[in-house]
Amino acid sequence: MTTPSTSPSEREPRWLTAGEQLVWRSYLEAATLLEDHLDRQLQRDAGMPHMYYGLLVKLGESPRRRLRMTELARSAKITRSRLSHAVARLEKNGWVRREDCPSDKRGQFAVLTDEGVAVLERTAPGHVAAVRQAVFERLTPEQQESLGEIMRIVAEGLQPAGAGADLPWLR
Amino acid sequence: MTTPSTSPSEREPRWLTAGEQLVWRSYLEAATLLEDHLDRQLQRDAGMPHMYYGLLVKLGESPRRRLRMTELARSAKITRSRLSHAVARLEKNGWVRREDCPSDKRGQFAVLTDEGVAVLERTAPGHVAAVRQAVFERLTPEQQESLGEIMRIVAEGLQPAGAGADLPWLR
DNA sequence: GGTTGCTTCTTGAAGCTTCAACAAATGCGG
DNA sequence: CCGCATTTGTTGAAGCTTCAAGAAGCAACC
Repeated sequence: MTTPSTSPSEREPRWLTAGEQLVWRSYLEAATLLEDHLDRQLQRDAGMPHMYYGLLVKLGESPRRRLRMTELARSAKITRSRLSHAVARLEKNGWVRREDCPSDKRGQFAVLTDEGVAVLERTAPGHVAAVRQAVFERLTPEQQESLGEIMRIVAEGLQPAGAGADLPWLR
Repeated sequence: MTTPSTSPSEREPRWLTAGEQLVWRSYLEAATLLEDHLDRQLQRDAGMPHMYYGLLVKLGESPRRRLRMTELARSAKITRSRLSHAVARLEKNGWVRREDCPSDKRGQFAVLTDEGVAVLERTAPGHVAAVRQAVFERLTPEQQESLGEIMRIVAEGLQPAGAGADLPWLR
C-alpha cells in the first residue's frame, strides 16, 4: 500500500493516491470498529452475533415470519452454507424452526418462533440505540443521505459482479 | 427494526426512521459484500484473509518493518489475543517473525520477513485493483471525500467510547 | 526488599465461517 | 419416460475469532 514515487513508464500498477488511502483507511477502521462494537453489544444483550440478529429481523419482517433458506441467504448476503450453520444454532436456541416446503421437497423454510419474536422485542431497542449512537447521532442529515447513496452504489457493484462459487446470484 | 407507528407517550424507544433504515441496510449490505469480496480475493491470490494482509501492510510501513504487538493491535483495531493467533499463523507461513524487545522483557516485536515483503509486492497490485474496482471507480471525487469524512467520524466515536474488555485503549 | 497493581502477551476452548463435497429433488431436452 | 444438468440444502474439516484465564515482567510505593 506504499506509493513508490511516480510511474513514468506504465509498468507500475495504479496505486491509491494519498487521498484515496486516507479514505480507505478510515473506511476499514470504522467498519472494523463498528462491527466489533455491535457484535459485542448483541452478544452481551441478546446472546448472538450481529449477523444472526439480522437473520431474525429479516424473518420477522417476512410474510408468515418465514423465508426459504436460499432467499434468506440471498437477502442477508451470505452463503447457504453459512446460513445452514447459523439456522442450526438459532434452532437450538429455540428462536427459529425449520419447516418443509410443500411444493418443493428439497426446500426448507426458516420460521421465526414466538420465542424468537420475544428476543427481538426485548433486544431491538438496545440495538437500535447502539446503532443510533454509533452512527446516526454523529452524522448530519446530508451525511446520512450521502452514506446511503454511496453504500448503495458499492453494494450494487458487488452484487452482479463477484465470482462467488457458492453465491450463484452474485454472478 | 419495524416501526410501530408514532409514539405519543415516550414509552416507545426511538426507532430508526424509514430513511435511516434504508441507509443502515445499504451500509450493512455493502460492508458484508465488500468484506467477503476482498477476503475471497486475497485468500485466492495471497493465501490469507483481508485482516492478515492488513497486518503485513502495517508492518511494511513501519520503521524497521517491525511493531510491538500491542501497537500493531491498536493500529489494526483488533484485540491482542486475535493478533497473537494471527501472528502465529503468519509466522508459520514465514511472512512474519517474532523478536524479543530488549528494553522490556515482556515485549515482542512482530517483524515482516523478506518473504513477507515478497508476498506483499506480489499481491498488492491485485488487491489495490480490487479495491479500486469495488469502491473508487464507482464514486465521484465528492463522494470519496464524503465517505472518508463520514467514516472518520464514526471511527472516532467508537475509539474512546467502547467498553471493550480487552481493548483498554478503547476506553 | 516486598507487596500490590498494572501491562504485555499467550493459551485453550468454544463458537463462527469457509470450502469442497455431497444427497436429493427438480426440470428440461430428447 | 429417461438422462443429465441444475438447484436446494446440508455436512465435516480446517481455519479464524472471541472469551476468560493465566504467566511473566514492570513500576510504584512504603
